Amino acid sequence: MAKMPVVAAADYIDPEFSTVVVSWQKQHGRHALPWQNTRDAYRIWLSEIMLQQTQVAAVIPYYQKFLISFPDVASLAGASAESVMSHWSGLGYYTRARNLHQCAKRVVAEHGGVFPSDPLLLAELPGIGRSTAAAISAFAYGTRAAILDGNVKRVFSRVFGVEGFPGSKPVEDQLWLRAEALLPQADFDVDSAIGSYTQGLMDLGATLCTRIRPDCARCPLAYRCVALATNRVHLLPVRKPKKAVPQRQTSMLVIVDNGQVLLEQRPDSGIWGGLLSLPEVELLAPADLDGEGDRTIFDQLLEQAVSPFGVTASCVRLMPFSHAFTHFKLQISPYAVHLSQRIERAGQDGHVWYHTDRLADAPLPAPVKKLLLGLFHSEDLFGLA
DNA sequence: CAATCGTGGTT
DNA sequence: TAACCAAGATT
Repeated sequence: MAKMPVVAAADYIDPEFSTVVVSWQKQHGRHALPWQNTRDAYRIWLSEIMLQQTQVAAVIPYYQKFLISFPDVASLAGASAESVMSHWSGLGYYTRARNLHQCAKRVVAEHGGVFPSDPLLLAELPGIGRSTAAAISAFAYGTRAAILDGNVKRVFSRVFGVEGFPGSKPVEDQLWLRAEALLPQADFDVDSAIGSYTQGLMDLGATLCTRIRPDCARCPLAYRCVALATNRVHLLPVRKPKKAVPQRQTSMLVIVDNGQVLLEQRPDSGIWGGLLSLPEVELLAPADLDGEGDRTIFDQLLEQAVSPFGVTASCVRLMPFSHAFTHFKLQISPYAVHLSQRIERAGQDGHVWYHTDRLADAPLPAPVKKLLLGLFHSEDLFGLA
C-alpha cells in the first residue's frame, strides 16, 4: 500500500491560478444573478443557503419571493415558523429553512442584526458550514476565505487530476488544502480580488467545467488542466459509489369536509421535517385492495385513522404515484375521504383543517401540494370542492 | 463518519 | 424510464 504523500498547504501555492480565474471572471463570468452586485450580507447569506445542493434556476423565484416578504434579517427573524416554511415549500431540504429562521433570530439577538465578517463566527451559526461561511464573508466583506463546493471540487479534480471520490474524507481534506493555498495572495488587493475569484470558481464549474459536456475550448485553465492533457475529463471527478435505492410505500388520506382538508404537522426531524402534510396510513399495496379478504383490513385501518376526526361517508381511491428522493423512492397511494360528520377537537394534537383555496400558500411537500392543487383546482375532477 | 435530507432538470 | 446530481450541513 503506497503511503499518502505528505503535503502541506504551502506546496500548493500557485499565484497564477487565482490571477487567471479573476481575470476570466471579470470578462466572461456571471454578473447579473439576483444576489450579485450587492454587499448586503443578508441577501448574500439567503442566496447561499438556498443554493446549497440546489441549482440556480430553481432558486431564483424563491429568492425573489423571500426578499419581498422578508426584506431584511429582522423581518425574517420576526416571522412565524409557518410563514418561513410556506415560503420554502417546494425547495427541499427543509432543515435549511428551519436553520435559516434560527440563524436570523441569532443574528438579531447575538450580533445586533449584522452578520459577522469572520468566517469562523459565521460557521457557528445554524445552516452555515465552512464553505458557506467563506462565501458569505468573501462576497459581503471581502474576506480572504476559501470555499469548497461542488463546483470547486469538480474544477480542482480536473485541473489537478485529483483521483478518488471528492466526497471521501482524505480527498476532501486534500482539496481544502488546495483551496486555501490557491486563494489570491494576502499582499494582493484581496478585497477587490476575492469576490471575483470566488465567483469565478463557481462560474467556471457552472458554465464551462460542467459535469457533462464541459466546454474546455473556452476554459482559461485548459492550458494547465491535467484531466484534459491526459484525456480524462470525462472520468473526473470520480463518481460517487452508487448503491441501490430502497423503495418505500405509504398511503395518504385526503380527508375533506366543508371546503377544508385535514393536514398533519410533521416532526422536525426526518423527511419533510417541519412541514404540514397529509395523514398517512400504512395500507395495503393498491393491487391488494381488489382482493375480497383484504377489504375488512382496509376498512379497519381507514376507520382507525379517520374516526378521531369524523365519520366516514365515502372513500375513493385516487391515482397512485411515485416520488423519488435522493436516497429512496416513495410510492404514494392517496385516498379521498368525505365525512358525514366532523368531530371538533379542542387540543389539536398537530392536526389542522386547512381551507382548500389556501393550499397554494401552505407549507407542504412538493408532491403533496401538487396532488392537492390538482384535486381542488382543476375543474373539480373528484367532486371534492 | 457514513447516512440523512428534496426537488426538478437532464440524459 | 431510470439514473444522476446541483453554490452542503448536520448528526
